[in-house]
Amino acid sequence: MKLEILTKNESEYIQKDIISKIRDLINLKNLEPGDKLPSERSLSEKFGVTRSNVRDAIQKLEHYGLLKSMPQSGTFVANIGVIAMNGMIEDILRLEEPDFKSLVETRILLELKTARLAALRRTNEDLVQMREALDAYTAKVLNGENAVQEDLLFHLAIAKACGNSTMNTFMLIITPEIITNFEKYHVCDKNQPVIGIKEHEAIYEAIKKQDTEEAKQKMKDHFKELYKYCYNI
Amino acid sequence: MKLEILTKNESEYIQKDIISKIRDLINLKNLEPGDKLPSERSLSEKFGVTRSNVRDAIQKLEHYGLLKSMPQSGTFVANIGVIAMNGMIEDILRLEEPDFKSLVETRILLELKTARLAALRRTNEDLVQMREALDAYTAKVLNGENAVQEDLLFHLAIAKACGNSTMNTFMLIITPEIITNFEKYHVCDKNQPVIGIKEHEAIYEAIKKQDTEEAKQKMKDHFKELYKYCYNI
DNA sequence: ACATTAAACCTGGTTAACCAATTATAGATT
DNA sequence: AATCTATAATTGGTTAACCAGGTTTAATGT
Repeated sequence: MKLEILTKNESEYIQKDIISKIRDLINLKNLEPGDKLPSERSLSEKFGVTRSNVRDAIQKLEHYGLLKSMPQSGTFVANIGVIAMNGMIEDILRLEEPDFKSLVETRILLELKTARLAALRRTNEDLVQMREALDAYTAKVLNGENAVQEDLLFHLAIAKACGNSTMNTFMLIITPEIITNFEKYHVCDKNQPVIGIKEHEAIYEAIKKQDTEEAKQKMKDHFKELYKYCYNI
Repeated sequence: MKLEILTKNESEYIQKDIISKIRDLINLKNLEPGDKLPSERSLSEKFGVTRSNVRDAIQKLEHYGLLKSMPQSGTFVANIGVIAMNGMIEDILRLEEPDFKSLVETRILLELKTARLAALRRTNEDLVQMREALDAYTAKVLNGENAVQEDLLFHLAIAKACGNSTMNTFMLIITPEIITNFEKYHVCDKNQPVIGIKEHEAIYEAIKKQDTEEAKQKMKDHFKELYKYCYNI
């Protein structure tokens, strides 16, 4: 058990080490945007690690938009300058695992916005999907069952309707961690879901009649308990 | 050139196909949280694709927190239920590439919040780093050079100071795309940077004296032009 | 000299064999 | 019959050889 965690940390450490070495190399060779990095093979040899490790590190930097791999050609420095490259890699290396408070804080920020934007931009098709999610949630709650999943799916339906793919992606990223932490910390109260139905309906109605401020306000009301929980912990 | 894009799209299509097949399998076998998925080998055989493809698809679902791979043991369904699993995979499959407007809209949302939180929580060390980024930016602007990178690094310094690792991560994710799009669309005006110095200084001062509302307002002022640009396009 | 072309060499990606740890199985021991 | 143990099978991860397409190089023809 602990060995597995250890090896995971170790592999993470190796990756960060490689990333910092890539940064050093970019600085040393004064590589500019569009320049080619040495091949994966030579990097793995130079750093004394496997090519897989190098590939994983490159993939991570690619995910943050700093490098770009081209098949049969090479890996290239993205179209951002050396200074931004250095600063961002520094930040990436220092990034810590998100804590629950950060997650909730970010979720509230995103959801107040997506509710507002959804009221502004929702299509009829969006409304149908929100209605379906809401009905599924209501049915489970009235049946006395745990409805955390249906709850979140209603919120994801709003995110989809907000017409902003970046916010939609971010909501998808934080949702699973929210769910697992909810069940871990037993955030969901036993009798709160019944209140939740009314609050969800209020949000839905506001979005339906395209009242942006009311949508935001109803979402705020919905998060009142969560907000308190988040800042009391 | 176009071939490369084609193959990328094709590989993306294959991955989405595998992901939907994994979803179908979870539904068919009624797999619950914690249950084990079939091995990568049997999946690749069953789907008629390579094991690498299966691994990539699993890795993507792992990134969204839906699966969890354990070395020498298996891949397990995450601690979220079947309903959420289905809804989220559906969303992930339909996710579209972020457009520039989404990016800017999300950036403004995040930055108004990080400015406010940074004013609330910044340490002295945070202040030092923001000061350094700001000085680097000012020096370049006064020298007549392009200072987009230094600009963004100042904003990232604020994100770091806001004490929310999730928002910090999200800022890091969108920053490179912002930079490349800025240079692509030539958003940065020739004479605007000089105004930018004053605006940056105002934000810094507000954060320094821990005036949350002023920090938010100064950031809002700073984004006025960008905001107009975003909604006129 | 220069342009053209073909061949040798690199490239990232893919594949299949391999590894170590885990899990299932069957046998021995009590 | 129950329990422990050792062995065989299975797992995700790793490695090294391979592939197809790009890139460089140098030879060739004009």
